[in-house]
Amino acid sequence: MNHSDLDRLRHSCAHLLAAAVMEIWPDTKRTIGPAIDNGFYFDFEFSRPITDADLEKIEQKMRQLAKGWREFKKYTLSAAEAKKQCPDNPYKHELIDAVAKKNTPITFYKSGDYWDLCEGGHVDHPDKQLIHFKLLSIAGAYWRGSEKNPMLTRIYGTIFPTKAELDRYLTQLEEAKKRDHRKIGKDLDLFVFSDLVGKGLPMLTGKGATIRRVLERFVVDEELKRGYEHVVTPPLAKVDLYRTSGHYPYYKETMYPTMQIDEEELILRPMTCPHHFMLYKAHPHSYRELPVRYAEISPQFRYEKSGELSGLIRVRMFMLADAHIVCTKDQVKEEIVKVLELIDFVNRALGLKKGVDYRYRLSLGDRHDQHKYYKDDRAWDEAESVLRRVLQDTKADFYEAKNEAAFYGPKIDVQMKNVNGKEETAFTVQYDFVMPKRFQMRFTNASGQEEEPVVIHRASLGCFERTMAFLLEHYAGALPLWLSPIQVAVLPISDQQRQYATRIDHALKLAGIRSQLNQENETIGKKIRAATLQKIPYMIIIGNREQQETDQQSNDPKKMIITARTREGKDMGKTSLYQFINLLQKQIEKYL
RNA sequence: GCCCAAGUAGUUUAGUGGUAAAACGUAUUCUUGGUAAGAAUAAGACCGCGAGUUCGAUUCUCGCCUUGGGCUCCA
Repeated sequence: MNHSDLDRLRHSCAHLLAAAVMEIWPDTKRTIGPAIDNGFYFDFEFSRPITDADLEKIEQKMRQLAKGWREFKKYTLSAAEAKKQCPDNPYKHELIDAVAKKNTPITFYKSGDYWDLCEGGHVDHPDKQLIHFKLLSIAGAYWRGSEKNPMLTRIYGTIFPTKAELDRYLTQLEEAKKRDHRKIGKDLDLFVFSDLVGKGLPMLTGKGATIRRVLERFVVDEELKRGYEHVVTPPLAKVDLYRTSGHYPYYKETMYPTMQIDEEELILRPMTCPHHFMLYKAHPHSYRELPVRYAEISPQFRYEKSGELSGLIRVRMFMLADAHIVCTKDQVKEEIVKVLELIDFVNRALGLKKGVDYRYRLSLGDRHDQHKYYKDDRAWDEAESVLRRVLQDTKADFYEAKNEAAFYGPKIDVQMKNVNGKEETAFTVQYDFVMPKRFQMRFTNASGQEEEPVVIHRASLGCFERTMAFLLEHYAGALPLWLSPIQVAVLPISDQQRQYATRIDHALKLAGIRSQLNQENETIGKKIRAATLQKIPYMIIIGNREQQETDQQSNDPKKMIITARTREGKDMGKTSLYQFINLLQKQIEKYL
């Protein structure tokens, strides 16, 4: 079955859904019901609220009605006739007007007793094909997607040609729930929220903070190798800074309110750029110094609407691996290539595959939208073509998205999908031709003239919270060794091995391995299970056998015998602690 | 912010107009000890917060807060 067949099936099922709803609640106003990825939905205005419990009732009615649906019968009406069909439905009237305007025929489709305004795209034998469906959820949705319009009730559902495919999809949904980073974060005790602290403000536990620290060290070291200068600037500033940058009018809504202190008006920063520009402006610059690459692990504050917050993916304060590259126009292309190389390098280290786990999006502006974007058509054209050329020259797979740019220029976004299939921007590279002008940034060129540089905004590892969320879902919590908050669990079989186990734990820590000694009075089986559930990559088991083969006076890891196994259940057998540490260190070094 | 739903020990859940139950987890002890051993005991919940109805509310009603699924948004 090809794609459009599946879409026909889904859309047909949306008709069936609407028919059932109209049958049960005849005074409902129906609107539209398209096919979407993985299913379909239909938007209604109900006269009274419906709940999840009603879904089953609707499903039953659907099954009953489907039996009588032999076909979708098409007929055409004039606009006036069409409106007469649905006198009390302003939504349909709006649609009819829209179709009439285009001078296309106003078509209806009827099956059973149910008819609807529709462009078409249905299955031939609804009674035989509309079988393997399921209604999934109820949601609110604005009419035509605008928050100024009334809120409708949307019912989501899905349908497949066979029961096996439907079951597989439903199982998939269940599996995705298990990989949800919010569940993993709780199970592995990585982060928590507190009502008293506030929503959208996660707190990392020791283990969660370890993951962030490892990521942070990794990215800082890598950036230093690649010619970045790591700086530190304050997480708040005078509002004037954002008035100068032009951010303030554009992003006022998502910034926290200002604080009046003495004669100053301060505000928490939603981005780092202006601070870095101030660093740049502290001294005059020669073309010989460029590019200047300011990087910072930077805390930022954004007032996200409460309904948008979600685990670690959307938060109100986050740490960004941020940087701003100031360079000449001639250097832009090369610098962007280097940034993309860095991003690919980072992703490879994280175990993410290009094209599978992430993809590039070229986010463009809209020349007509002067409210959202800085007006300078030539500069936009130039910037967009530079970014496009870089992507083409590096043979990157990418797609273009209109109206997704920053107000100061176009960007390349690195898009990642979370377990629920929702795509979010993880990293971003932005071309900025506005800020240098706003801040009157300059450098002295080869002929002694003052010239305006270009700025590239970029995030290499993105914001740590979000990247952690992606990684937790990607690995279902079983992070690679170098990122695991606890790398080795030391498990003595009984109290008799406690002393020896403690020595091993110390030796591991001295070697820079994050180990944890389990001293519970439990059986070895239970300790192994606990460590496995905590997704600890390696376990060291210490019993009499290991202890007896070891010289208890010596602290030389070469002479300490252990038995190890992996969280996957692979028995690594007996070995010296020295060999074991070596093995782990080699595995870790591959990334660093 | 808007629509819908949910909030009960650390976790997952049960339950009722008369202030709560289980499992897992935790602590102590005993018998154990090589890949989820068994037993005993104990601690742990103003049933999200506030108000109303009621003789009495965790349970009903309202408001708020938080969380989840969507919409909108996403520098």
